[in-house]
Order: sequence, then C-alpha cells, then structure tokens
Amino acid sequence: MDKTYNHKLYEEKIYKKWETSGYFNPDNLPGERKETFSIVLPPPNVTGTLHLGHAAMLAVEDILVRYNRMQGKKTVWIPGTDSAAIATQSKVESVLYKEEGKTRHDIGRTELMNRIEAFIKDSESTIISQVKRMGSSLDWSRYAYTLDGTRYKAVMEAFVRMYKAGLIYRGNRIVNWDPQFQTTVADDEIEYKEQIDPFYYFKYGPFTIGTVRPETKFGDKYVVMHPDDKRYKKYKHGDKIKLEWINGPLTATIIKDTAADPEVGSGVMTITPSHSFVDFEIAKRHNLDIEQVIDEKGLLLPIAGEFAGQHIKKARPLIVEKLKQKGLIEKVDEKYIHKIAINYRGGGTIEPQIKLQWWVDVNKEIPERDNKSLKDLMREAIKSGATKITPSRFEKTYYHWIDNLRDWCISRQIWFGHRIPVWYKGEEIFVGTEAPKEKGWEQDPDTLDTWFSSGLWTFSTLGWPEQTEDLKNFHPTSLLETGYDILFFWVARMILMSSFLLGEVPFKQVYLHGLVRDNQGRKMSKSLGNIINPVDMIDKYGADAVRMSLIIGAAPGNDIKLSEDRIRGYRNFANKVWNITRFVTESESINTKSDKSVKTDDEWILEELKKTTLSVTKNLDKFKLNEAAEEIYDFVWHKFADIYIEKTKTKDGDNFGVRESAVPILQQVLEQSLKILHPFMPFVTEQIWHEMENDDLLLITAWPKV
RNA sequence: GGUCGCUUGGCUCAGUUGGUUAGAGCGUCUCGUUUACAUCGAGAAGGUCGGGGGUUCGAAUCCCUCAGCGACCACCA
Repeated sequence: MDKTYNHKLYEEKIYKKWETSGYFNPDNLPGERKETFSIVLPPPNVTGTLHLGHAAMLAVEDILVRYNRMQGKKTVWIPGTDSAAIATQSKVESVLYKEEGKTRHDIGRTELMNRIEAFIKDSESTIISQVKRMGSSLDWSRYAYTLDGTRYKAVMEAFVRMYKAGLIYRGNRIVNWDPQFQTTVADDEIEYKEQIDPFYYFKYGPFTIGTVRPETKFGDKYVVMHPDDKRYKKYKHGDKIKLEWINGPLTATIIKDTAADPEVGSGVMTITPSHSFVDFEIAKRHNLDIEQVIDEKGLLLPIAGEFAGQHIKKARPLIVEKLKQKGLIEKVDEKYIHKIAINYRGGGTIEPQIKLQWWVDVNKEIPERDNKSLKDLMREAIKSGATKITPSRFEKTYYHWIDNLRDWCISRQIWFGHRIPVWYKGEEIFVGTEAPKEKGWEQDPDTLDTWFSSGLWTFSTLGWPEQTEDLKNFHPTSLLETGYDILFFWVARMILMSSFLLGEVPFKQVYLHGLVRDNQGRKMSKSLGNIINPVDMIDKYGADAVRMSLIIGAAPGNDIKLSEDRIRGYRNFANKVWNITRFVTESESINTKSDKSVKTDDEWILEELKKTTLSVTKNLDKFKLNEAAEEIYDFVWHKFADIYIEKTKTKDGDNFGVRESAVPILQQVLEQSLKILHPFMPFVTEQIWHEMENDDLLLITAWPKV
C-alpha cells in the first residue's frame, strides 16, 4: 500500500468492478431478500452537466441505497434523464439561429426533431459518466429517458385515461404566455422580478385610473368600483357614460365588483380581461366582452388604431405622448416599484393571453376515487401519513400550495416533447393512444408540459401501464429525494398522478435537501464566478471527499454552504482511514508480547464501536445522514486512531511494536468501521477491503448487527 | 399583505421527546521531524446559545414579546 491514498488510481476501476458485478441490479443480489427498497432518481437534464445540486442529491440517495442494500433488502435505484423540453429546444434553436441564421419554422418540425436528437445523443453520455463518477450505485440496466418508448406509452395512456375520466379538458382560458419562446408557461414556472417603471394616472371620464401599462388600455370599456364605495354611490351597476379616450370617444359601462379595493388609488379601475388574470375573472363573473389587444408576438392589434402593428415596448411612450397631448394625464409617478413576471427558464416577460389550451381539472369529483378531486387526493396522501415529508415543516407549505392551486395548463406550443394524443377532423375530436386509421385527421400540434410526464416518473420507470414485476415489487417507492425548490413542480404532481392512475402514493417518504451555496451563503452563479464544479473537485480530492462535504453539516431542508476547504478536510479523512489500515496490517508482523493492564482499552474501543454502530444505524433509519456521518468520522479518527491505536503501540529500546493481544481487536474494529463507513465513502473503503484480501465486495457485505 | 424558517466561540454549522462542566470542522496560538498518516500528533485560547420576559427543581431546547436576516406564496389596478 502506498503511503497516501490516491483516489485517482482507484475510483474508475472500482466503479467498473461494481458495475460488472451486477449487484446494482436487485435481481442479481445474493441471498433471500424479502423486503424491498427502491428509489427513482430525479432525472437530470439529458443535455446538462453535473452541478453541486446533483452531487448532493446523488450523495444522499447513494448512501441510503448502499445502506439498505447492506441491510439485506432487495434494493434498486433507477437512473434516468429528462428531455427538459423547453430548455433543450431553445438551446438547439439558438445554435441554429447563431450558426445558420434560421428559425425552427424555416427548417420544419421533422428537421428540428432530428437536430435535437443528434444534440441529445452527443451530450447524453456526459451527464451519465459524471453521475457515475460520484460513485452512484444505480441500476443502469433499468435506465429510462423521459421520451423513450416505454415512457411514451405511459404518457399517452395517462392522458387518455384522464381525458376519459373528465379530468382533462380543452378550454379558452387566460394563460401565461411567453412571447419570446412562443409558448404557454405554468404558474409555478414564473419568476417575479422587481422593476422600476413610471406609473401613470389617467383621466377616464369623471374618474382617475392608474396603470403601468398604458398600451393595454385601448379596449378598456368597463369601469370597476367597489359596491360599498361611498364616493361612487351615484353610479349604478350597468350605467353607461360617454368619455374621451386614447383614440376618440368611448362609451364605458359601470361595474360594481368587490375586486376593486377602495383603499387603492381612486378606488376605481378599468379592466383588460384579455391580458390580466384578475380582470379576466371579473369579466367572467359579469359576462363582459373580452377583446384581445396584444397579439402573441407582442404587437398591438387593430383595436389600437393608429398604433396597430407596433410592438408594445415601442408603442408605450408614443401612447403616453398622445394622452398627454389630449390632456388626459393627471400625474405620473416616475419611480413606481413593481414586479414583472418572467419565464424562469430564461425566456421573456410573461404576457397573459387568452388561449385555447388543454387543462387538468383539479377540482372535479372523481367517481372511481370516492368522489374526491385531485386536490383532495393530493391532500390525503400526506394527511393519511401514506407519504411523509422530511423535514415536516414543508407539509404546511404543501397544503398551502394545494389550496391555491388552479387548473393546470398542460399544453405547450413547442415541438420537442410528448405530442398531445388528440386528433381533429372538422368539428370531430378523437382522443386515443394511437392515431385514428382513417384519413383526414390532424393531430394537435402542441406538446405536453414536461411535468405531465415527470409526474408519472415513479411508475413509468417501472414499466407502467404494463403490470410488470418491477411495478409490483417496487411501487410505491421507498423514498423520493430532491431539492425543496421543486416540491411543487414535481413532488406534488407525482402524488397527483399516482393517486389517480394507480390509486396509491408514489413514495412513502419525501426527503428534501437544501440548496448548495457558496461559503458566504450566496447562490452559485456564473456572474458571481463562485461556481464550484463537482467534477473538478472529484478530480482534485476524490468522490468520497466530495460526498462527505455535501453530507456533513447539511441537515435536511437546510441550505448547504460549501467551500473547497471542507472538501479538502474529508480528503484528509480518506487518507486517515487508509493509513489506519496500513497500521493494522503491519501490526500483524511487528507485534510484541508485552501485555500489560490493557484489557480496559480493548473493552472501551469495542464498546465505542458498538455505540457508534447502533447510533449510525438509528440515524440512517431516520434519514439523519449528517449526524450519522459525523459520528463515524469522530469515531474513526478521534477514538479509534487517536486514542486506541496510540495505546496499542509499544516501545522496547529502539524497537517499536504493537501489543499482541490488540491485533485481533484492531482487525475487528477496522473491519466494522469500513462497513459502516462504506455508504458514505464507498471508494476508499472498497479499495481497502480489497487490499485486505477479501474476495467479496464490501458493496454487498451485511450491515453489522446491532 | 400572508406563511415559514434562521440568529450558538473569528468563520461554517450540529444539537427532535428540557437534565450533569454546550459540541464539531476550519482558522488562531504553543509544542512535537516517535516508521500508519505532516493530507500528522499533543496541548491551549475562544461562547452570559440575538435582546427582554415567563413556565420549571432545571431551558440553547417549551411559551410570550422585541429586533435583525432570509425564503416561499399572493390579483394591488
């Protein structure tokens, strides 16, 4: 054995050895295994590269998987990658534009698909090999891709079943429209950004109305006020008044609605139902006309008169200028702070639009599920305890989210993804897993929201809708581990899908890890230049060290602050374990007979070993990985090495040695330490296991009985 | 505006049924070049556990209140 542990010499070889052993696949595990343990990996983007968030996720999941495998359970961890529809398509589109100056419409749907497929093929191996470098004991024989054949079947089946149950419908409703990507965006995929803009007060007949967006106001012909607002007592609901507006005279109608807050401004507002969620609701309540003002590209429509055809950004100052000339501006607040909605995937500013889209009805009662709605089912999964969330405080957040949940818009106007299994022929509509045979049917051009297919992930990866052995054995899965930032996006939707389609929860336990930040608590970003690349760190310090640094000090749900110093510290620990082994191995040949009163030392270390093992086991069962890892670290370094080993050393003149009676104890403690350390630091422990001339793999040895 | 969380030695953090002198890593200081390891060892300094009040025989841990920070959610035109 070398004097220091050099991870570069071993990690790749060890991973290969594990892979060829076949033990990542539960079907090959030795012995009779009755209990099962299953985790489905949250699929990273197929075109992405490994970041620290992935690394943290892989570390946590691999620890639990290795632990349960050693506990004698039939254990599977299923890998996969995600097509990341919008992100991938826009990446390919931007390359297309940069290199060839073309848009997707220039090359057509089929050609774009080909380009995307090629791009994915190129980059898929990158993320997979990076996942492997973390030591992830994933069963690659069960690898799934969100757009592969099996998953396609599942998505089609799910859509059709939900449609037949009346849970999916098509309707005209207001959506979040991204003019840049030309697609709808889900409520949760929106980010709000603070911005300073002028706030205008306009004269609207006898009233004063305020807005930051004059360009939407052309069609405003309803004035809304609170029914109890005394200032406007003389106006009755439905009254008509004539007034002068941007492009000439207009007849406005008075609407009394509680949505108007008397405390805000003048207490009066006009509405633009076509481009505002609130206004849309008001318009629907009172059955008002709804007129589109801005088109999908952000251009003004003919209703804008002389401004028609102009882009809203350019038109705004011109409109303000015109209003000024007409004497309709009362005042302007130049520094009004408000929030604008943007597509968090990096797209443009959201413009609400009314569109004919496909929706999932979250409130409809489902006869085959005891007349419960999807919302009810989602609540029940947690309330009944069928699924538990760690840390538990997120359960409250989860309920709150469900309470505010609106119908889910699942159609997207992009080409890359699962195409909606609906065909039209004139007024006729056909919904099925396969295209109708006769001619003349045209398929809906839209694709499904990526979270629709992700929602099926726990069972689509197990072969559903086929009733496979895997599905029977491994569903509901034991645990879902992910960052708390996608609790809503994903976790909630998996519960929704599984509850309806399978009548059971997708997982028994949710473990939410925190976000990885830099050592000052800042998010890692390119612009700050504080990104730590996990692959670089693995090169430098080894995967074991990276894993430990992401576990210790990271309580569930709390953000992790990481620095290179910490990673280095755990590299040192790996080396410590290595050298303990060298000492123990050497002790066999240099032991001396000088036995003194040392029985208490032996008893003490064995007692400590037992205590540590027990506590580590308990903490792993309770998902307290951070505490478990710290205990082992402390035991191995400060109890075993610093205290016990030092005490076994003997000195006779110039001859150094080891107390003979301690040799078997050293062996025993080392061996058991390696076992309980293995889930955390799999590479160095496996290599040592091999150096100690064991034939089997540490990977599948039995967890010490406690 | 609503909800949730955080505040423990210089820095980063543990501490879930309230119980003896409050822990770790990094950093700092002193000493040590003994063949397991300098990616090391021995030792040390450093905390009224954000402020105040309360419950209790006893609180970092439970309750109230104040302050600072952060996150998420929300339709302020």
